[in-house]
Order: sequence, then structure tokens, then C-alpha cells
Amino acid sequence: MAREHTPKFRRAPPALRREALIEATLSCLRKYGHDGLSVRRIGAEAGVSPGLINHHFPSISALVAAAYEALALSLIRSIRQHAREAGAGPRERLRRFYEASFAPALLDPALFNTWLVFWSMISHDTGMRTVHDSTYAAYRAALESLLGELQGTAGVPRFRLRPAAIALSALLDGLWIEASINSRAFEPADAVALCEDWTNALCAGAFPSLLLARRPPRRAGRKRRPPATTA
Amino acid sequence: MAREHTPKFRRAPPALRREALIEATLSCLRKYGHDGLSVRRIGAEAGVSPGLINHHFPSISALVAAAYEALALSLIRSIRQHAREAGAGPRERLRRFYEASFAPALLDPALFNTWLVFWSMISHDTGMRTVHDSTYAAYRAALESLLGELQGTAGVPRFRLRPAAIALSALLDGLWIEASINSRAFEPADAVALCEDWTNALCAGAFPSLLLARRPPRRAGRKRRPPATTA
DNA sequence: GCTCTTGTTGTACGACTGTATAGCAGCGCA
DNA sequence: TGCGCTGCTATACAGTCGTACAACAAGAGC
Repeated sequence: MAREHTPKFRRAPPALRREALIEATLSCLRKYGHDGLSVRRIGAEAGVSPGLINHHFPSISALVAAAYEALALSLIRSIRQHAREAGAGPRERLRRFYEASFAPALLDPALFNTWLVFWSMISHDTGMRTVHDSTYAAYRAALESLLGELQGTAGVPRFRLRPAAIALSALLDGLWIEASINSRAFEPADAVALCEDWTNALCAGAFPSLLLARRPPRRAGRKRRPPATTA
Repeated sequence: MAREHTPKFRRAPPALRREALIEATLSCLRKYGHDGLSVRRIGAEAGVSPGLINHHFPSISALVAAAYEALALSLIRSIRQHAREAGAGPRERLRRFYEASFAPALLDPALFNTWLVFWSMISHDTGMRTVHDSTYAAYRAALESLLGELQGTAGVPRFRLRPAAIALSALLDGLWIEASINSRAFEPADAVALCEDWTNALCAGAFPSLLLARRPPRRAGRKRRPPATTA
């Protein structure tokens, strides 16, 4: 009888183990939503004892914050890369950005539920707030970059970049949420078409509140907003 | 020494007690978010023993569904009533609808967290799904009604009502979420201005994917979308 | 004033939570 | 081959959770 000593567990370098735990956390969130966030469930998903989580992360909320950052950055990178493919013009890149945003993988209800858990922790957990601020800034920066390139195109009026990016981000988020909650509300292509319409309207100068006034009429006490003077 | 018999508790008709429990549930959700959903916390908030909840509701998720419906209907009614005030024209009513949607009471982060809890339960709980479907239908119907009146105005092209309402709903939701998560992103007035811009663009026919073609060119293999045939 | 209905309480139950800690054991290194 | 570092397991702990159930008592009707 040989010494068939099957090891009870296998050691892993901390970096790899942390990554595996993050992956298991995301998997649990997808499967069980908010109820997936328990050391025992995540440990089981990773094939590891529950106590190991507190060995690699100071607390479970730190693990969730790490998972939030990993998923957010991964999605942003994926969408941005899809948009940058094929050296087309700025307008084309935006369209590809929209298409990537409403790809089947992004419209997964499980992903939506995961995101809801992250969002619900932002106001209570400072770590989650930090991750949200940085990843959202990165997302908005990606939009600002694309919109900025668009501004160089002939015939496109100057507009305020950051508010435009925020508005576009809101439109994308809103459509994504509606499609995720009620998948039969509309098709992904409809969402892309709506974003396209919005972009065309922006290029046509149809959004006065986003337009950049060339010479801001410095008059105080305006009721609405100084009307854009740009041609 | 008189018989000062202070009763340990006071009875209430079931309807009133249910309403009080629903109110307590909303209060707990606002205060503690997802962690507020416990029979003990809600019972304490209502000044009542935890067991009473299971006496008036078959389970705690039924109570949450009732709270979801109560809050959603209340908000819809409030916004719609604010829009209908003062018999102005359709365009003015829409503006008032936007202003009501971004009033300080609606931009409360606590309200946002409450809503996140509701949303996160939709995919798992059938009762929540039912409430969501009906209340969202009511909300969209309110938008369709306002947009429908707008269509009667001179110079406004015919557009597909339901998709337009869905798109507007997405825009409103997206802006509301961004403002709720990151209150410093933009002012309520900015959100209203963006909605106003969107509406003006719609009236100007700047959203082709929403426009209603009068005589659909029945040609197959269209790239974008077969134009709606409805009159 | 008494009875009866039933709204309400209090407790018990099993399952679950996150964290702390003591000790086991994989595996590189001498 | 065996020592030693440390990743890892296992257990204990004090909570919390939702639900069930028996007993209590408020308050209306007689």
C-alpha cells in the first residue's frame, strides 16, 4: 500500500488566491444576489474554507469592494476596447460603444443584480464609495474622450464636454436598467438606436443646455440659463 | 390608589395596522437600507411586537411588496398631480412633470437606497415582480398620456408613443440615479434642462427611431428598423 | 359586569451571519 | 531528509434572522 497522500488543500500565492476569491464573490453575487455575500458561500464557491477570506481580506466588505473594482474596470475596458477596434471615425466609435453597452453579456439580469448590490453599499461603506467614485470617473472619462473626438468633426457645434458625458451616461444607464429589469420592454437594437438619435441630435445642436456659449453673456439673475450663442 | 390600569397595547383594525406596518417598513428601509428589512426592526419602528408582522402578513416579503406598491403609487400620484396642476398646455405639464421628478424629496439618497432594495428583490420574488410590472405600467402610462397630448400640438410630428415613453422613462431614471448616487454631479435644474432639451428635440423630429412613418416604404432588408405601420 | 372574539405578546426554535483564534499541514529550503 | 514559514482549516463565539405557537388581554357586545 503506497503512500497515496492526497493533500487536503493546495497553497497558493496571496495574489492568486485573492483573485480567485474575487472571482468567487462575483459568481456568488450573480447566483444569489445579496444573499450570496457570505463568507461561507463565497468560500464554498472558491473551494476554500470560510476563514480564509478573513485571512486575505480585513473584512468581507473589503472583498466586495475589490470585486466591485475588478468587475467595473473589466467592463469599462471591454466596452472601450470594442469601441476602439477598427480605426473608424469618432462617430463610428461611439456607435460601437453603444453596441457594446447593450451586448447580450451586458444585459444579463444576473449582472444587473450584482450591480444593485454594489450600488446599495455605496452610501454605507466608504470603501465602496471610493471604488465607485474612481470607476465612475474612468467611465465618464471614456465617454468624454469619445465625445471630445466628436467635437473635432466638421459641422458639430462646441458643447460642454463633462455635462454631455454625464447626460449620455445617464441615458445609457437608464436604458440598461430598463432592459435589465424588463427584458421584453425593448430590443438592444432599440436602445442603440435611441443613443444614436441622441448623439445625432447633439451634433445637430438640438440640446441648447449642453451647448458651449462662445461669449457667455455675463448677466446675473437669469431665469433659466444663458442661451447658447454658438452658431 | 385608583385603578390606573395602563393597557399594555392597543388594538387596531387590521387595515390600519397593516398601513402602519407598511409605513414602518418604509421608514426602516430609509434608515438602514437592506438591513432594515427585519421583523424585529420593523416591529420596533412601529412600536409593536415582531410577531405581529406574521399575523398580518403571510411573510415578510409580502409586507415588502405591499410597501413597494404603496411607495410607488404614492410617488406616481404625487408627480402626476404636480404636473396636472394649473391648466396649462401639454408642454408646460411635461416641464412640471420633470420638475417634480427632480424635487429635493425625490433626490433623497435614502429614497434611492429604498428603491435599490425593491429592485434587487424583483428577480427573486414573484410578488415583487408583480408589483413592479403594475406600477411601472402605471408610470409609463402617465408618460404616454402626457406625450400623447403633446402630439396634438401644432408642428409636432407623429411619433411612436410607447417607445417614446420608454425612452423618456429611461432618461428620467438615469438622471435620477446619477443625481442620487453622486449628488454633486449636477443640479436638479440641469436634469430638468436635459429633459426639456430631449422633449424639444422630440418635437423637432430629431429622433428618427421614434418617428412614425406616415407611408411606410415596404421594402425588406432595411438596415435599421422597419418603420412602424400603425396609424 | 361578564363573556367571547381576536389582536397582540413573548418565547422557543433551527439556521444563519462575520470575526477571532488555535492548531494543522503544504511545500520551499537547507 | 527534516526544519520552518505561513497559507489554511476548523472551531468557538455572540449575534441576528424568520417563523411558529401558546398564552395573554383589550375591548366590543350582551
